[in-house]
Amino acid sequence: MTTGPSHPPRGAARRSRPLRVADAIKDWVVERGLQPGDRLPGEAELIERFGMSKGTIREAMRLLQAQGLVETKTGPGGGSFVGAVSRERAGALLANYFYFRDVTIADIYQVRIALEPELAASLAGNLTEAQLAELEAIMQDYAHAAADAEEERRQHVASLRFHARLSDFGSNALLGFCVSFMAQILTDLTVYKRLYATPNHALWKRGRSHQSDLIAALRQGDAERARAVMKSHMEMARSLMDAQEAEVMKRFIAE
Amino acid sequence: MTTGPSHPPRGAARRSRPLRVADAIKDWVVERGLQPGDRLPGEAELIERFGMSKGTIREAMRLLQAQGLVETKTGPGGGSFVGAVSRERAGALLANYFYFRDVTIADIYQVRIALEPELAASLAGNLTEAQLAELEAIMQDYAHAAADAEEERRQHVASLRFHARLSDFGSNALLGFCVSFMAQILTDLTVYKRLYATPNHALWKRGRSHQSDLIAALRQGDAERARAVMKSHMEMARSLMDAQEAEVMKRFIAE
DNA sequence: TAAGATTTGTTCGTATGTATC
DNA sequence: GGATACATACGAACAAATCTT
Repeated sequence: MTTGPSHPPRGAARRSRPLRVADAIKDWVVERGLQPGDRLPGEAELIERFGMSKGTIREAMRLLQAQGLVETKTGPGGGSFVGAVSRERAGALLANYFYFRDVTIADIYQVRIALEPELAASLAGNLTEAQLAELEAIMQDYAHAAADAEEERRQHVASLRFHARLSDFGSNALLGFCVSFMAQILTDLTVYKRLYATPNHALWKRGRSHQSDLIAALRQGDAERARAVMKSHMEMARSLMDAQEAEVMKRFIAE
Repeated sequence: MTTGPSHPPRGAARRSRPLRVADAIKDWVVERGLQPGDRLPGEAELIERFGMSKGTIREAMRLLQAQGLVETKTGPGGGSFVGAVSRERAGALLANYFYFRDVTIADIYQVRIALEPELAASLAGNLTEAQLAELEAIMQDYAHAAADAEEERRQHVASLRFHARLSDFGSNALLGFCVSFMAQILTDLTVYKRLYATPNHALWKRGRSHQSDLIAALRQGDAERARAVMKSHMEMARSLMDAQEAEVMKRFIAE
């Protein structure tokens, strides 16, 4: 909620009424310390309080809705409510920023290699047995080598879910978001762009042994070993991805 | 632009018309490969094409506007245009995600320590003399020790601008965004929450010498030295911040 | 199940503001 | 300054969703 995208009346540009109303509502939420789920005034009241038409108020609400800050429901007991921005929504909004910029697989892995080992280290000794069990359960989704491209893809998505869950378990929301965002991008690439379309037995086997070692280190509370294992895991994945990327490009050009 | 926050007609929930129109426009932009600055159909045409009222179309445009995907101008030659999401806007939208989550100074530095050294290393030998000169110019803003709390704050913001500029110079947009987002959060904290309100001579002196060393390493193309210097810089800053944070908390409680 | 109440969702017609020529 | 082309804003009415009884 901080200061909105262009919150203060900067410079000279006159801001439209919906924009000003949206900012006023944001400020109102911050001042009152409202929490997710808390009610916001209904349309009728806002119309009166701001002295503006229904359409203008509704446009303001759409502005806030797009940012994930409010949710609205119809019917009795309905209305607008303060909304907590979900991780998925935050990731989708951020993905828009990168749409017109070219981000390579190498870029993604440069960040992953810097962050994932740090995350792993900070998690060592801090996971419950239930969380460790959940990670092991995810690994069951790729307990055997993939038979075809379709299964390979499905397994890779599951493997990325392993990392996404890991990012949820930490206490650092900032670090967790960055890590899970990288996993999200790779998942989208896998699903929509058919990345990892070629079954790769080496990736499957070594990746699994890395993840097993990682879980063991996390369970033992060995932070430095967790860091080292994750680092190896990321570096191996990166080198395989570089080859895959070239192949994806070739196919794209060929068609 | 990828797949919107809740793009596909999921499960059973009926999506409102503005939401559906916004998704359709997004898809249209992606399919046609439109670029920032390209025209979108005007209100009148959208009304006709979607068979919906003006109000609904306008609400859809507000949804896209809030995400930074379109910009609208009034007057002749005006209309809606595809917009590139700016870094600032992306950062502000992401900051909303963290508003209801507690992020500590320690969390920020955990990420900075993992990323900034990597950024520094990848920049070594890849900066133009003009870019190096710009960094040196920023350092002029804190060439002398701060006399009071106000100047200390101003200098700290300038120092964060140093890191933000650094993040712009790299070729990895993902890494650059993460680094500059951390700097943005710290800047906001400095300005709004009066972080770093106490002049700290040690921070000033050692910080400056670190940054000088860093520029030298970048100019020489010594990646590993750049990485090491940045790592020291971050670790020093973190230890000072931990002390400051405690103090900020105490003051907050005392009042 | 059905009716009624409440609140958002949507439309249409009209009028105003703004930037370009 | 006036004409033009576009977004912006208003108001009244009606539709749809959903909770309560």
